[in-house]
Amino acid sequence: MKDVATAAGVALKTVSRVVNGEPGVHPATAERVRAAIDRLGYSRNESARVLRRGRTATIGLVIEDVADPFYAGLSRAVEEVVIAHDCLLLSGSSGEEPGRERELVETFCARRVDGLIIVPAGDDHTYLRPELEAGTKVAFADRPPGAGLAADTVLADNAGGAGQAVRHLLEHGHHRIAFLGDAPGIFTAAERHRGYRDALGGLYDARLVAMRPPAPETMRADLERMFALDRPPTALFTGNGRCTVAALRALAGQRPVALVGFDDFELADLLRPGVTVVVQDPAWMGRVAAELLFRRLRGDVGPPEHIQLPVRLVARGSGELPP
Amino acid sequence: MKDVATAAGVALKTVSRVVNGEPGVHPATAERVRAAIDRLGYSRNESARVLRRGRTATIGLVIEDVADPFYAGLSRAVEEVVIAHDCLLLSGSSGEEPGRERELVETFCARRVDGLIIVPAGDDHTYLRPELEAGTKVAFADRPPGAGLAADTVLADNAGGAGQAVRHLLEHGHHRIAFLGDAPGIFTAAERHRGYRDALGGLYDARLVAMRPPAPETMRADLERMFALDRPPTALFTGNGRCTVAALRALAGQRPVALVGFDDFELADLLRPGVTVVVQDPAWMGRVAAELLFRRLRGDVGPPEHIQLPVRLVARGSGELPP
DNA sequence: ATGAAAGCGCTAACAC
DNA sequence: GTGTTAGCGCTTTCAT
Repeated sequence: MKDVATAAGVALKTVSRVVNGEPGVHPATAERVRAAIDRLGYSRNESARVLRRGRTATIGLVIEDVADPFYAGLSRAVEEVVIAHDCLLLSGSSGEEPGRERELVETFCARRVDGLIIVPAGDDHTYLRPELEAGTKVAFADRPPGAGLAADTVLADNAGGAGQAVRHLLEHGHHRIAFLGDAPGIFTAAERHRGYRDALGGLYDARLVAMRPPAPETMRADLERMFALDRPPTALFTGNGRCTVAALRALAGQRPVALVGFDDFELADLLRPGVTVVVQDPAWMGRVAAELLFRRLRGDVGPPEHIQLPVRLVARGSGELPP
Repeated sequence: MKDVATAAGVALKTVSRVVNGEPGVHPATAERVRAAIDRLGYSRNESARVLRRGRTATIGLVIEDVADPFYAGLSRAVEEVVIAHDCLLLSGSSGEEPGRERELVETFCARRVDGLIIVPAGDDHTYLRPELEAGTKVAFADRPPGAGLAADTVLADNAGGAGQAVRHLLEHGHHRIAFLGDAPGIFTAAERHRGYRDALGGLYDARLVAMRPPAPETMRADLERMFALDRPPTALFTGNGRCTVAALRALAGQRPVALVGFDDFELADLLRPGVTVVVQDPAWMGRVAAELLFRRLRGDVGPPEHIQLPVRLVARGSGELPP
């Protein structure tokens, strides 16, 4: 900036004014400055700017895994909102590890992000307290923060969606409905299990429940165990996209079994039968979380918002198979 | 840092030493400083550090769209390498728009990223010249930079993979093989078309070629046009994952037609017939590009590297259907 | 309409 | 083993 000022024969401050589009510079002077900028290939040093102003115009996003389609969709939506607000997005994947989540958050905070959007892996967020007090805004998506922290949160109607799935299968004549969900420590998995259990009422049977990270072998083992029961399941409810895919793969080649999955996935309609799913909208969730965050950054105070997004069942065939 | 120094009864520089793990601080002093840090909830201001040191420990990644599984996989791999080097990742999606690509790159450069990994949308990268001269390192992935710019580049064997696909179909008795590819302006689409044409030789027929962004309606129209020809295609070669999915959707419910697609996708093995594809590895590409970049950041000079990653055909049924 | 000076929080260079 | 000083490039405040 000093070099530009020298080259244009003006003071540093005038260059600053031009670069920032501040008023009060003579058009001719401004033109001279702009020429010098082009000639020297100058571009403003954002670090210095941030240091001086205190605001970074950067948002941090912590998700589980960008390579998971659900979070990829959420990321893209967040990115769009962030860009629309002339900010930049730092993002990282926690891989479902609380330690990694905290590391990412702390790194982002050290970079003085203005706000954070977190899909938590852990359930203790007291470590965020100092940051919140320092003015960093935080919004949670997909899963709520751990106890003792109040912050804007956007969740899907997990229990309600699970209830819809179960009732749909009940209506199609099933009484033995298995639940194949992710690890019970994951909020969404627990909520969907709750919705499943509540909808089943007296039909609930713990032997028809398996909850752990979906892997081909364990999924196959769980299904074999359940099908070997006296009264085996006639229908399956899978707890998220990865579980659904794992189950479909484990069942491939066998006689089709009634199935409803939580989360839509590409090609669900092209399989035979088409896969009936409870659909949630990751982009919507991302957009809402980001908008919530920017509202706070704009100075909105008031109690934390808790938004629940509706989900809906899309029937494609697999959920309508008879027992 | 000043406050911490006061609280610990030491000089600023000593705090700096402790924070940065520099040697030459008495363990007892260091402990006192750490206690003060915890008590005050201090965390180093990275902007100031960057301003002073000149290095940001940040890498910028420009891709087409995080929500596309191919780029999501690439992103995740890049992220892992970046983290392993104690750096952070800024990322953005260009949405196949050259203007947006340039905007993102310039924003990243204003933030003084140490290096950039770019999946280019445009074909003119002369705008990068000043940045390169300023010392920013750049690596290209999936597509090469525009003419006149020499930089490390990682590409898949697009033409070779297309050749494999076509020869596979020829070996299964097909002589009329259509190509359904993305817009010809996209490097990978053009290369795959070239490989297709070369492998077909005298059998090449321009009426069996359609190249444009895959959309349900246009895909259906293209297929209808081709199937209405005197000598309609008996097999299809689709130019990328999105084209394959669009074609499968357009053909759903009809008699299965022989098909080989470029790019693998989730569930390709669960469709009936399984979808034969030419597989490339997005994570590998991301990892190689990132490693190349960090090698440059470590000071490696020497001529730009051009790496071509192999692809391989995975037969699953659809590519083995007879004419 | 333009400029001079102070200082954001840190690290590098050099004392002691 | 510890402290002092200068200055990274910018914005803010206040003068002119």
